[in-house]
Amino acid sequence: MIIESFSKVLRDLRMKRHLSQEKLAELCDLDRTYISMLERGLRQPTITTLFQICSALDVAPSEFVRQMEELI
Amino acid sequence: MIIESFSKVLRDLRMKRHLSQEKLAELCDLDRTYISMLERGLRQPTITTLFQICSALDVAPSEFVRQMEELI
DNA sequence: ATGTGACTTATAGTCCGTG
DNA sequence: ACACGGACTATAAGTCACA
Repeated sequence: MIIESFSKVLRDLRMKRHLSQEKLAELCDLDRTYISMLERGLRQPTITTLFQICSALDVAPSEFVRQMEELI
Repeated sequence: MIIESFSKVLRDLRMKRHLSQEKLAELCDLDRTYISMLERGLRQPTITTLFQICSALDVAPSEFVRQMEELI
């Protein structure tokens, strides 16, 4: 599932960067609880949100999506 | 702008595949008018929709996004 | 530091049409 | 084939209190 793979890659990359959900939320100007929902697969982002998050994670959106593809 | 780059890549790839908006809509099980809105930058897709469209266009989502990055 | 439920507003996405 | 509109339903955006 696409939403599932997104949530896994998100959590994985955030962890690798040793960021809390709170810190990441602050970096990409989103709500802490929204990040939580994304990681639990309860929301799926629009592409704008995807790009925003990738910028905060310092990863190219295309690379993020490439990692998603590996999980599908 | 992210939405703008999405719409450009979408139209570009659809044209290269010689698909009408109607045909593409049918292939990815979306509405004809919605494809039109996406190409005019009036809507932005969720990631699920992005993957759906990429599947119909026979392009990897990561490649689609890579082409978006070139325009930003 | 995070999960969760409930909530409101905005927008994703459909379906009817027109020129 | 496509732009464009109105009206609709489903779901994302964004926030809050509490565990």
